[in-house]
Formats: sequence, structure tokens, C-alpha cells
Amino acid sequence: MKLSLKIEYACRVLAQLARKFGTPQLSHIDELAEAESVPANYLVQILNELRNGGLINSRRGKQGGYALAKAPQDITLHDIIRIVDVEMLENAISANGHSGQAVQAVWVEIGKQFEAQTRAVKLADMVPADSEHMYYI
Amino acid sequence: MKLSLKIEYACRVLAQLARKFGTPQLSHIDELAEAESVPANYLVQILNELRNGGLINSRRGKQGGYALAKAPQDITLHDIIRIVDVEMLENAISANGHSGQAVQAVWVEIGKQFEAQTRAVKLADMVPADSEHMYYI
DNA sequence: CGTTTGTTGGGTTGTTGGCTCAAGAAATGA
DNA sequence: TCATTTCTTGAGCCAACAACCCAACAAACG
Repeated sequence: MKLSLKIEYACRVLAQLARKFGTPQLSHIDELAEAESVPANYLVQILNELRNGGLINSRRGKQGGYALAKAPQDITLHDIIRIVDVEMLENAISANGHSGQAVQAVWVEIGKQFEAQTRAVKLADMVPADSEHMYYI
Repeated sequence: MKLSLKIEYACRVLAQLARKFGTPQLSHIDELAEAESVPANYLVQILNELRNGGLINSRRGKQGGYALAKAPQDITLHDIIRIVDVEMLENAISANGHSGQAVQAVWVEIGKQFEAQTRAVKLADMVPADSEHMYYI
């Protein structure tokens, strides 16, 4: 399974934000970039998309930063992919050629299975167990 | 689920060859390219990889052409992908950053599921039912 | 007002998927 | 043996895109 760095980065950064969920603490870009080994200048774009997608909130100015907008149990992998790399979920295979229909049908089915799996995975599943700051339900 | 055109082409062309499996007929490139709407010049490469991968046989000269090397029931989608686009099966996600391990684990699992599905699909499943030339078992 | 943070939009750059082309080798048959 | 047909091999092209950088701007706060 091949995936874009963008998705990988988004998952890691969201997992990092999940650690502080429930606390009033905000994380800023440089902290996140440092903690999750993501280029800060690229992370800017990803965070913007995640905010526009409604997964995180942000505040500007002093004491500004980012925080999850929902509980880690309420964010699925599907949500993340849909926001940062929707192309991965679209099934772009054509039905051209004599065998196009039959081949397409097989791949559509595989695509459905994949989508179902992304819906089953929660952000909470991607937060390391040894997380120091536990979020309280 | 996003996939390369190369895989799409390979599936269609193999499905086309599957129709003639069991007969002594060989298909040549132009026929295959025409029947499955694949650029002939590109198809050359794909057929070479499939031959090197052991899925098809070829003969040069007059009355030359291509034919399946195995029965359509004995070729899996996994075989096809491994030969023409192995990258799709490798899981290239890193474990960098504080949350890298946990995120990687989730994706490795999804990758395993995907691989299992590709192993379950046979070339025979991609051959249109309305195929004129039926191969005999 | 000045500093700190996020916001926005525009580059840049290297890689590669998809495709083309041409010279060569083998098989056939006349 | 020669011409024709087919596959074989290797090289090269090109637009598009992933990944990343940067600078000007806006708002929050003390």
C-alpha cells in the first residue's frame, strides 16, 4: 500500500494533537514540526487544510496555536484522507477496452473494502500508548 | 483506491489473452492494443515485463505473438501487480516522529488487508462473461 | 505599538508516469 | 538466401505533480 507523505504527516501531527486533547493547551507549528519530524513550511499547508476540513481549530497571536476540534474517537482515517488527499479515495479506473467493465468491477470492489477499512480506523488508534499527556473523556 | 494506468492496462490485456487461453492462437501487439485501448508503444513495455515475470509467453516472426503462460485461474491480481508495479505492494511508510510507530502500525495492517485481497482475485475474475472464445479447462 | 503567532498565495525544483522511437534479432516462407 | 513479419531492447522525451520554500499579511495580546 503506497501513500503520500502528506497523509503520513497529517496522521502524525493529528496524533500529536490528540495527546493534548481535553487540556486547554495549544500546540504551535514549530512544536508540531519538531515533534513529528515534518518540514515546518510544508506543515503550514497541511494544518490549513485540516482546519478548513473542520478537524482542528486555531488561534492567532500570542498564546495562539492549534488544537483538535473533535475527540480522537470521533475522527476517522477516512476523514483525514478525504481532507488532505481525496484522490486516494476516488476510484479513477476506466471501463475502456473490451475487458474494461470486468476489470473495473474488480477494482471498484477493492476500493470499497479499502474505504471501509479507513472508516473503521480512529485517530485514537494512532496515538502511542505511552503518551504522557492523557486526554480525559 | 488509486492505481496506475500501467496496472489497469496490464489487467485488461491479460484478460484479453485469457479469452484465447487453451487455443493455439497467438495475439499480437496491435490486436491487443486495439482491443483494449492501450497505446501500442507503451504496451510493448508492459508485455515485456509480463513475459519476464513469467505470466505470458511470446514468439517472434511470422505467426508470432503472445499467449498466457498459465491458466486464468492460476494468475492472481497480486502476481500482476508484483510484476508491473511492485511499488504498490511495498509499504513505504516510515516510523519517524513521536507518533510514527503507532501510525505506521495502522497502515501496515491496512496494507496487509489490501495484499490479501489482491491474492484472492484471479485473472479469471476479470474476463468478461460475454467472451466469445471460451477457454476450455 | 511591537511582538508573536497563524493565514494566504505564490513560487521552485526534482522526479516520474506515461508515452515515443529506432535499431536489432528471430522466425517464417518463397 | 532474402524479404517480410513479428517481437526485443534500450534510450529518450515531456508535462504534471509531490514536496517544499518564502514573503507579505492579519489578528491577538500585553
